[in-house]
Amino acid sequence: MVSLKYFKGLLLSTHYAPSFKWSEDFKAYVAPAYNYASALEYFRKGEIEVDDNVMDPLPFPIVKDNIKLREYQERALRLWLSRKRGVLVLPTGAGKTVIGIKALSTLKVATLIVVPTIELLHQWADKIEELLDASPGIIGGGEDRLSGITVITYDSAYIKVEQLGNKFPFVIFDEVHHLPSIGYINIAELMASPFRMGLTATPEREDGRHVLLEDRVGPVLVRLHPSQLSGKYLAEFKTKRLYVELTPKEKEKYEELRGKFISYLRKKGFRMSSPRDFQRLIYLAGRDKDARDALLAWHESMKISINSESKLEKLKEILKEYLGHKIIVFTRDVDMAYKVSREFLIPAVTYLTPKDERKEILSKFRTGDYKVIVASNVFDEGVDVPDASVGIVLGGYGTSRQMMQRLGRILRKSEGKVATLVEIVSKGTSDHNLSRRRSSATK
DNA sequence: TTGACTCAACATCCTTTGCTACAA
DNA sequence: TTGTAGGTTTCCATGTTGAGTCA
Repeated sequence: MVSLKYFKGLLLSTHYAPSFKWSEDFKAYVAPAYNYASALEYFRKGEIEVDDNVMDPLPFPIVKDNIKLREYQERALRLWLSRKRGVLVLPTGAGKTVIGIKALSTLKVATLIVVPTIELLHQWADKIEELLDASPGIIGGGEDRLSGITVITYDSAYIKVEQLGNKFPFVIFDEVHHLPSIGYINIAELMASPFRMGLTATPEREDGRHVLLEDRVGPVLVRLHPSQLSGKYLAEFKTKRLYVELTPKEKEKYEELRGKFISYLRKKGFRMSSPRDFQRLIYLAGRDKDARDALLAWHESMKISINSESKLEKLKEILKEYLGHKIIVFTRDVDMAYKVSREFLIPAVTYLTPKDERKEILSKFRTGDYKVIVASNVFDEGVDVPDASVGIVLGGYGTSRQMMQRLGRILRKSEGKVATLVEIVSKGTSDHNLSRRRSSATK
């Protein structure tokens, strides 16, 4: 007979199992708690009886369930239920929350829902109340109420995982691409929960750590692109890329800075073929002045190419062309957002905008008092942005995630709507590279 | 309870040309 | 001769958010 128990994110076993190591301190075989399901499986196969004291689940509340799923949601849920582990990749607006809630009301076990922002904390809580007629626990954003269905931020989960790790047989990671980061991965590893669901529109991370998801949450079970839902469930959309030239003055400065950067690379025989190489340069910049100067030149050249004056000219034309439409203009940095705001008398939202002001701007955009708003990267995730029909990308990262999120902002379906995402790109510059890299999102 | 503040964590950050040493 | 890898640990700058503290 094996005795198996939970202690602060760890499993303690009297017998060996894969991933377990002997610990003198505990006088037991020890492994991170996420090995719980596989350890049980191992003992079962070996026909070894287990005295299982791992889970100490909270009671599941009484809930109503009138949830009707769309056919693709149904299919995704069915697939997930067949193994009760895995990641569902669905575009923004496809109703990931509803699938998660249906899953927990089907399993009827205590569930922890982990989300990245306080805004999502409340969105999930509201949706649970609406669909299940139950009031969930909330941990984070100043609240600390534990219940059989609890929504928690990644930050709070990170802090409390040792206490909560065996209270929830089911854990849902919303925006699961956050999970593999160095700190947050502990949440997945120190929880014993055998049932796990990850939700995201884009699991891939620039640092490549998304490969950890398969082991900690499960494999990608479903992957739907906006184009597969457009027409029926999401608005139809088209994308356009418009090119502009840098002004002669910008071009001169750009070439100069770029030259500085490249001549440093050449001088040092630096090859830039992967993010690791760039990381190396950053590391060097911490101790070598030339490297630092080269990196600063690179930063500045980037800024020039992304925030060219010509883009503002082009923006003026596009705003005229789509006069009367609801438009969101996206920039890469705060400076450009405020520049656009000043020149076109458009309200701007950035991370510097006070909460109340942001709320007011979004509410006026919702009602149509504001037809156009400009935002830096703040709408990339977890913000309930009112629907628009035109998105104009002045600048951004080279990630398909950001592009996908921005596209998602204009895809809410309404009668006869065709959404348009316009990208304005500085030709022959690093801005063009960024645009190419992120473009896979819209195909 | 709120608001202002600080702090910590996370995310992005690449595509130039062709050196040098070593392995196949 | 040809092809390929080469050396590294907390991190140039900026943007964004959540938690915690204190008035």
